[in-house]
Amino acid sequence: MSEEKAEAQPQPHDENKIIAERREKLSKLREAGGVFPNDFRRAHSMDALAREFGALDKPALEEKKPSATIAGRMVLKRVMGKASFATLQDGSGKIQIYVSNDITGAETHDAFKHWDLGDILGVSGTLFKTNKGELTVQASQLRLLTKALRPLPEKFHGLADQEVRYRQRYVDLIVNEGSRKVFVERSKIVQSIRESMVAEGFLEVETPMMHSIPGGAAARPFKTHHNALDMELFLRIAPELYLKRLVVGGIEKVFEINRNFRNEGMSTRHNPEFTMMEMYAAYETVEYMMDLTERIVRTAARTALGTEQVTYQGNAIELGKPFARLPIPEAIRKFDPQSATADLRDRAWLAARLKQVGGAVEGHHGWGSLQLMVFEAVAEKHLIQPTFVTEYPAEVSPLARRADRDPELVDRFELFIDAKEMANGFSELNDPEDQAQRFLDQAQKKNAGDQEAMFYDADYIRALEYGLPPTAGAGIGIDRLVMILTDSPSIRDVILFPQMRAEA
RNA sequence: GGGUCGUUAGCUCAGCUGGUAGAGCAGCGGACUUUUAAUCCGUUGGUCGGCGGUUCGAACCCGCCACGGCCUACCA
Repeated sequence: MSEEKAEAQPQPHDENKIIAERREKLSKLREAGGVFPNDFRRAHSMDALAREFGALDKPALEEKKPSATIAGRMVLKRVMGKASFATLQDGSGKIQIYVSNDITGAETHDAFKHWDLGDILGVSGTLFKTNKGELTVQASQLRLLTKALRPLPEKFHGLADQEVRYRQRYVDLIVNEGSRKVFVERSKIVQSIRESMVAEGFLEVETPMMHSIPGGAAARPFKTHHNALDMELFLRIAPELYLKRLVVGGIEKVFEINRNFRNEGMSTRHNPEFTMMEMYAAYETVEYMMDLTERIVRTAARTALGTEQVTYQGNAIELGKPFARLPIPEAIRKFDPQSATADLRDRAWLAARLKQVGGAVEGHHGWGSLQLMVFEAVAEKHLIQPTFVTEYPAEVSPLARRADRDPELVDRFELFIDAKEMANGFSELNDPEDQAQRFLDQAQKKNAGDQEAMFYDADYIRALEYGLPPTAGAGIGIDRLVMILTDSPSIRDVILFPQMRAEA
């Protein structure tokens, strides 16, 4: 455990009358004994009962009298004197229970009347259907398993406050079915991606999260410190350089699904920690990576959602058809008529155009950086349907292999869906001397004030000097893909516990 | 980081031109043996995000601060 002495935690100061009443109820239960029991065993989930018996009609159930033993949180309660109904919710769904003086007993029923919404109950009894045809457990045994001290949000409107939904995800998950659905789908998407990768012959690995030299992306890192080693460490901004070391080592198809950390601004598309899948395949090229990326995304949609057509915030997204491919210069000319006849490698022209469209030009920007920024300013927002953007300048791609036809370019793509960057991949730079030179260029950019420029990683150069086979790699932003596939407007909607400021 | 909108009971929300705080749900008490957002009767509950200012008087006007939403910037 922690070496630091734990400070006394402040008591929550949001007590109120409802909580006080529930504490009083709990106190009385304690006196009677047996609170928070752990000897109840459930036999059925809500959805299993619905699947097995939901289709039977009232007389059939009355003849069969199936027994049921369930447990769940009470989310609705209707007391009617000598009998009551309540709705219990477990991880699989909801079911109604019926509590009565006749069957359950007056003493238990009277106790039940003082139990609260949010309490967790264990019930055993017999299944029947009400006059309205609702499958219901008629309780013969009824126990309070967990007393809830805090009241649930309003039963009809649920929890609407975004801030509370993010800070107290447990409450959001209890009352908002849509939120539960998003995270179930997220899990299915990740599972699908993992299965796709394994089926394609890739080996899943875990590489360090703490790096002494942060590399593999252009981003500002979080810093931390190892006490015993007395060394500065960085939370990783990408696993790329470690995964390629593994390809050097002979793991020819390798992938990792894990967290990256970037110390940058937050938005509806950025969380400081986010999940990325990176993959590398020896003896393949960027073309293979585009095809593979497309298969992964399409398969994830089909297996997790059952469809290759999704709607994202009102935009129909077609994932079933081949994804478009669009070189950067073509994209700029297509969406910015003023660029139609311009020389898109003319630094002065690009700088002027960038300023016109609201960009900021700095001294260390070459034509490649400027061209990319013009693309981002004029074209990116139009890329709603899945589109592989290609022909990236070498200047902005310090880890990518130069294109054979033009050494100023690299064999690289980014995948855009709904104008969001979803994936980034390229034929990997495996020339150790070119890589060393590009690291030196990055170091110069860092000296010139580019805080996101990369560090020189001497061990990575050493690894390349042992020989990285011709290799292609790509990374897929899992959170953003989940956003698209679950129609979630904010990355915070697809991360269980998104980063928040300290509570006010 | 910048802009903008918001913060009122446990929850969802009203609250007019500044006149001293409201509803529904939840809770508490009562009635009710097929309800289902149960219903009916009664009822408790508020530092109006915080601090300061203007005013005879502030939930409301002004300033600062905190937290959040959206847009924007950097990035994935």
